[in-house]
Amino acid sequence: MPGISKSQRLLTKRDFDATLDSQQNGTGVKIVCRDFVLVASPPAADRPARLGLIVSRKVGNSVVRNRVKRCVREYFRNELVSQQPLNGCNLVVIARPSLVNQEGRVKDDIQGSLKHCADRLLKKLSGPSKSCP
RNA sequence: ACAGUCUAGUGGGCUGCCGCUGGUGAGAGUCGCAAGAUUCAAACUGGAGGAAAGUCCGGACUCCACAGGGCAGGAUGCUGGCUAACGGCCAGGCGGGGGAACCCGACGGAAAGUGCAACAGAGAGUAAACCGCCAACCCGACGUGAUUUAUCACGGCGGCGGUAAGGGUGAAACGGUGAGGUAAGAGCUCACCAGCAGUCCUGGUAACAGGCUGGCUCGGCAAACCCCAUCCGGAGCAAGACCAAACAGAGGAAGGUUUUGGUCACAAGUAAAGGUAACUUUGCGAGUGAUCAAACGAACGUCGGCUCGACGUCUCCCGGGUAGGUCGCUUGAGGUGAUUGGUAACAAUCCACCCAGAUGAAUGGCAGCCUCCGUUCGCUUGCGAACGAAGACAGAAUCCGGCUUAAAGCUGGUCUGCCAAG
Repeated sequence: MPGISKSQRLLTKRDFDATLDSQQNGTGVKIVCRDFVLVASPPAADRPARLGLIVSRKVGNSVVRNRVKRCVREYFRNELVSQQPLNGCNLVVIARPSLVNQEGRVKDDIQGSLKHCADRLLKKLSGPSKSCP
């Protein structure tokens, strides 16, 4: 995956399931936007955040799906890894079919749309952490 | 140059920064007595396509099955060649289309059998008779005439009958044209043509072509069943092989060891006494063995009066095997450039070259510049600017040979036609 080494990815089905289950039992955080769904597990160890991607065939053919994944990874590498609230989290990003416009092309401001979602996630994550200490 | 035809190639380039992944790996850490194992890692270097796609054929490879043969089922279907093989390719034949270059064709069998043919039409298969055409015989009513007064003759009409040339229907109607022939007609006869047959002749490896001879006119559909010929075992890299936590099941083995203390036996040695001495006696006694007790450890618990035995737990070994990992995994029917053979597909020989190997799945992101194309605008009409994801189709997943489908541009070559010019 571009931008992210293996230690920063979710590699097994177990990791994905654990992350997705965490938001169902209330410990994780879930953000739903028009183009993305973000799910973050509670921070575990003292290590960088890890990213998992889910892009279904509904989004498009393999060229389109690859393009979406690369854009998300690049944004994760450049912007999200350095964010303190995400340390130790497992983050799963689910792309939604609205990412692709009617001509079958990926939208240009995919990173802008993702930034909008991520900001909401960071706000929600840092909120309780401030109140805890 | 225009319109076409066939065919080959290409599928942006350069630079910077930040990344991902395979290989090599300076060096560093951890574990280990060591051998080694393992983690991190600078630097260098490889990293999508012509279709990687559809998964439609054919193979390689792997596992399973398999004496041999047949049936069923499937695929293919002009001939010859190429190939590992093919439903592919090349060359040829035949049929069809086009003015031509050229293109298209499941292109074996309908005289083995079964079956099918909408609508229209008279008739759709051992054909049929609607409009037509038609001499005689026969039948009917009518008319005219004759007389033997209920018969005869003649006439047209109708029926019976003959006919399949013409009209009409259809995708298709039992050869075509001409002549003879006839009541009218008809392969009824003849000539030519078309088709058919032949143990014929010539050319060709063959499909087939040309000829000769013969009699004859026998419809279509096999992408309907079917017949004939040829080929085909099944599943697939999530194949399969290996390592292996956990784990259940099954088989085997050990079932005792250590420490402390007591008692007994043996005992190296040592001390004392006696003896001139050899030595004798007594005491102490490391250590060894047996047994008892306790502790640790697990050989303990349950069944049983006890032994044998059974079961459970525990230890070790063998075999199985999930998670996970390693291999398979990319050097191959590979390929550059020559030469030779062949019309060609292709083959042979020599020779550079090594060219993705991921696995929640890399091959990218952001800038800048240069050309290409499109759209819009401006005007100096061939230049400038802006915009468009360099802009189409599209992303390797065991590997090859094909086929099919998708698609912006750009570049070359072959041949054909036509106007004008030379």
